[in-house]
Amino acid sequence: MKRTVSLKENHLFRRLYQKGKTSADSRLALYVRRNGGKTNRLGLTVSTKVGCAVTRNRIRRRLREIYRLHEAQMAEGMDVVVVARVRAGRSSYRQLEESFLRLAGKLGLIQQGG
RNA sequence: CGAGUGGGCUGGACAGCCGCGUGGGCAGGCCGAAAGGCCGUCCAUGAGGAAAGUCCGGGCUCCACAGGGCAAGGAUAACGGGUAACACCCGCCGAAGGCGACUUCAGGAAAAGUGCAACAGAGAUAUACCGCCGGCCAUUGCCUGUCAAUGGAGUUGACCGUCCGGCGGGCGCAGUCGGCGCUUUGCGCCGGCUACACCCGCCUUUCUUUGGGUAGACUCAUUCCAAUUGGGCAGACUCUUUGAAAACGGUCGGAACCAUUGACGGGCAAUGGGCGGUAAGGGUGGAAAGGCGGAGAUAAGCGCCCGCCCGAUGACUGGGAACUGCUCAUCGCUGUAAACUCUAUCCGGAGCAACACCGUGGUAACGCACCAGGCCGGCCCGGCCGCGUUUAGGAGGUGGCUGGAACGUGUCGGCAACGGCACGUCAAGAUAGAUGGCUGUCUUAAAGGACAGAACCCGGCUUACAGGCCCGCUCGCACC
RNA sequence: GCGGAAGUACCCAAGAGGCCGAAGGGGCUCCCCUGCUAAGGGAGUAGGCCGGGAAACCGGCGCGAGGGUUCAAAUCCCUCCUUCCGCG
Repeated sequence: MKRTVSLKENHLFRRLYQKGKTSADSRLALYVRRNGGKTNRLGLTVSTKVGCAVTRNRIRRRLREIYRLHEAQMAEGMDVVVVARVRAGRSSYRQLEESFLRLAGKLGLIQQGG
C-alpha cells in the first residue's frame, strides 16, 4: 500500500460519516470523500457485533488485502472507510471482494477499465 | 467381545507467487551540516491449550506508613506435606453414592450466646388436649354392717326353666346295673348304660381382617334432546380370606336365716366438676428427646433397673496427625452457622491506561523591546508574527517490554505433588494493533469445517472445544 | 484495564426462606354508557411448557441456565450466559 496511509483519528471518521458519499449492501458499507491531498487514507471498522476477535481480525485482513490488490485502479486523494456488517462474518473472501468492487464502482472510486 | 472408569498427548505437514510486524546486515539510492530518517535488498523470526472469563494468588511500579498492634471490612476452614503464594496440587482420614474401578463433599464450633423452624399436630424445645392414675365435691345405682318394725320360715335342702350353638369322635372321672372274688352293712376287678367337663374335626351365626366382582343412585361428556356408551367419586350387596367369640337364670322350703321399710354407718361402680401425678399410648411432621425386648417396682408411669444395639465425651492401644479399635468409665444433648455469631489463620491501597523521561499549540507570571528577528517569496516591494525565561499543564513520543519462581534432556531424593544437580537452548513484543490472498502435493473418513487472537509477566481455577492417539484399572459374557 | 447494576407471565413490574399458580397495573373477553366510535364505569376467566384424556379434569416441571445448602429456594451460596451503566 504505497500511496495509502491508515485513518486513525475519531474526528476524521465522524466527518466522513456525516459528509462523505455512502454506498452499502448487506455485507459492507463504504464511505468516500475527497481529502485534498495526493495520498489515500483507509479506515476499517469492524464492530464487536460481527463476532469474536478471531473473526474480526480475519475480516480486517481480507478487506486490507482486497484494497491492496486493487489499489492501482483507484482514484487518488480520497478518504475511504469500510464498515463490516454482521453478515460479513460468514462471508468468503470472494463474496467480500465482489461487494467491495460493486460499491466502489458505484461511488466512482475505481476507474473501471474493464 | 461388550459396558464402564481414571489419566496423559495432540489440535495438520510441506512447497511456490504476491503482501505484513519486529530484529540484524548492506560497498545501494534519496533527504540532511551532522546525529539520523525514508526507500530498496538479504537473512532470522513471528499467537494458545485454553491466548478467553477476570474468579483467586504472586512478581513489578507508585502512594501511605518509624516499627508494631487494635478496630472495621473481607477471605479461608478435617489432617500431613508441596509451593514465592493461593480458594491450587499431592497424600491420607471421615461422610455420601456406586456390584466395582472410582466419583463427590464451603469437611471447624449448635454443650458460649441470640435468632428462625410455615402448614399439620395435643405439643416444636418444651407442652398436657385425649388417655392412664390418686385424692376432693355432687348425683345415681349396687352390695353390706348395727338397731327397730312387719312378713315368711323348724333341721339330708329340693325342683324347674332356658341353656353351655348343632352333629360326630376321643380321653378321663362320677353314678348306676349285672357278674366274679374276698378280710361280706363293705371293698376290689371285669363288662354294659347314662350324664357332665375337657379336647379335636366339620357346619351355623356375629365381629374383625385380606384380595376381588358388581346392581342402582350422583356427577362429567361425545354439536341440541332422549336413549345408549365411556370416565370420575363413593362403596350397599356378594365371593374369598385371617383371627376371635357363642351365658346361666329362676322358684319353693328355711332355726341360723331371708325379704321389705326407716334411722345411723361402711364399701364398690358409673357420670360430671375441680386439683394433682405421669410422659408408656394417640399419628401430625423433616424433626416428638436414644432404639428393640423384658422384669420388678409403682396409684399410674418413666433408662428407674436388666440384656442387646446406636451415638457423644474422656481414659487406654495403634498412627507423625486427622483418626481408629478390643475394652473401661460417664452421659443420652432436635435441625440450621451457604442466619447472626464464636474460634484459628491470612489480607495496607491502587494498578503498565502503574510509573519515569522528552514535550507542540494555547494559557499565566516575570524580564526585554517597538529596533532587531522569524515565516511566505528566486529577489525588491508587499503581507503575517512581539521575543526570551520560568511554573503549572500535558496532544503526542520514548522507556517500562520481555532471560524468566523459563524451557528441554538426563540423573538423584520422594508413594506423589515437588525438589536438588549436570548439560543444552533463547523462542512474538505490536500500539486502530502484524499470520492474509491465490495455487499445488501428502497424511486423513474429513484439512473449503473444533473452540478460539498475546497487549507488563508468572502460578492456578473455571468455562468452550471437531476429531485423533496412547496408558492404567473395573464389571459382565464366551473360549482355552 | 478497573468498577457496578439487572434478568419474574405478551408488556411494565411487586415479592428478600414456608400460607407463592406467584401482589398490582396494562393487555384480553363480556356488559353499561353513545346515533356510532374513542374515552370513562362495572364484572370476569385463563395465565408458560410437558404428559394423560373426546372433554370436564388430573399429574409433573417452570422466576436467565446449571449445580449446591436446607425439612423447604424466585429469595441463601458457587459457576456460567445475556443486557445495561460508570472511570479512562
